[in-house]
Amino acid sequence: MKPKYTSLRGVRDILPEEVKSWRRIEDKARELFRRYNYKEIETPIIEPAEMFVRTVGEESDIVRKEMYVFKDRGDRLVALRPEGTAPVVRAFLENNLYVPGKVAKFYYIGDMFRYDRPQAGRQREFHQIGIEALGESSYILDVEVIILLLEFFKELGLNDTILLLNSVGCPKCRSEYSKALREFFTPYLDELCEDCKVRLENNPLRILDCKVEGCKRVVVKAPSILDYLCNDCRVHFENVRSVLDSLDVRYILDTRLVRGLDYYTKTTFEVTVSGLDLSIGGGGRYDGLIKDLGGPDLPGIGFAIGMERLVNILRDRGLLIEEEDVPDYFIIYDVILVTKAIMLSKLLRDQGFIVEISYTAKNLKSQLKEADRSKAKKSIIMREDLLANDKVILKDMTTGEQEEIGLDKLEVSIIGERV
RNA sequence: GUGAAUGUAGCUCAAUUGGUUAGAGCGCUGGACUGUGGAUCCAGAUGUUGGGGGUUCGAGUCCCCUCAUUCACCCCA
Repeated sequence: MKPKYTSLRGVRDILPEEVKSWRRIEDKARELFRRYNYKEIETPIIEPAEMFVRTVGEESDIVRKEMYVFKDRGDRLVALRPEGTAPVVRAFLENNLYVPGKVAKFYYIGDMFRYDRPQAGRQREFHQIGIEALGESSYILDVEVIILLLEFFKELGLNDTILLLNSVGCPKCRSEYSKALREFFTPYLDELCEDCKVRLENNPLRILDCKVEGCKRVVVKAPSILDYLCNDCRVHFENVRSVLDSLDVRYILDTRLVRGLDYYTKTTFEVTVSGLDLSIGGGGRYDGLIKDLGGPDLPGIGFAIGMERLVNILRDRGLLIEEEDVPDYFIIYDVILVTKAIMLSKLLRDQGFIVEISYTAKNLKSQLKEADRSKAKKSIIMREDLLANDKVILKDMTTGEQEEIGLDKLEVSIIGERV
């Protein structure tokens, strides 16, 4: 039979078995973030479209071709959130959570939407775990945020993570750098791909990310952003690096690591694992974003982890814990005992056991088959003659052994009990 | 948005150069087993071959369109 409806392209169901693994990962994140004193926040999935255009960048791919935008019935231009930072900052401002002199630390777990062509590690609805720390400009926070990200992966058992690090400077030094890049690339115009010729005008930093061979050859010789950082940005980045070095946190300095979201400033980073060319987490500073959203001129930093990608890696490495709950008891009974059977199921459930009960109450054979299929550890067989003495048959479904026991052994009695 | 591969039973996959009634394993249902599940054996059910159109005496197979999946580019988590 064919279903009448199927899920839309690029989205999928996360089935019970997998959800269980996801929750385990999320619980790990919650527990870790708690120790770093981050507070969980939930923001709406829909936001004003304009907010992302302003923060992520009008020229960014996310806004240009990946954002789900529609008009609601009140004629408002609405977007499904393509990322988590702007909404958190919006909520921070809207709810007056800013306390001068105090850093505000949030984390979120939720789904994001980008209208991409689906492929490995990329869906239209995907899930992120992220943190945002608002109101602190110190390099010490940068270091802590990076350590936290790495620590999360480590706690999940990933021990071959690779940290990529860069500084994209502030708007001031970046415009200097853009100018320098234009000057550098212009003589090589013929060797650049068509896209990059356009990028040369709009956003020369994007050329650094180009995967076309011809461009890559030129890019190797391109000047580094690091040589164009202003004094403030340079010192900041040196401090970040020196503390990471002394903490023995290894990283690859990737000066071509250009974040596709315009709001990034200064420190940016991505984390991947060997043999994967996708990042499983990434982030950076965004010192101008809060002001852009109409708030005070406060710095911010955060990261996001791609849940689907993380789960894929963990599964590949055999690090994904996939185990489903099975019933502790399956209750089998003659149909005349239905009330007592329901009572017993409730009493056992009250004690915290996972209990399944036959809904057919057919013959013993078919009920045992039900029990077997439910994967219950034990079956309780209720028979009228035994129940008169508050006894049942307890059958171990693994060994097949069974014995008559008093219900008191299960720490329940259904004589005189009411549901 | 660009390029490529794939789509057959609930699942994993067969089906000669286009050829009769599209098969197998797993799973499912029933029986062997008249109140004890699993193991074994036996029997049985299940498909508009993703959808639509075309070529042909004849299409799962060839052609076109469409939808979906997968992979790569692009971009990112």
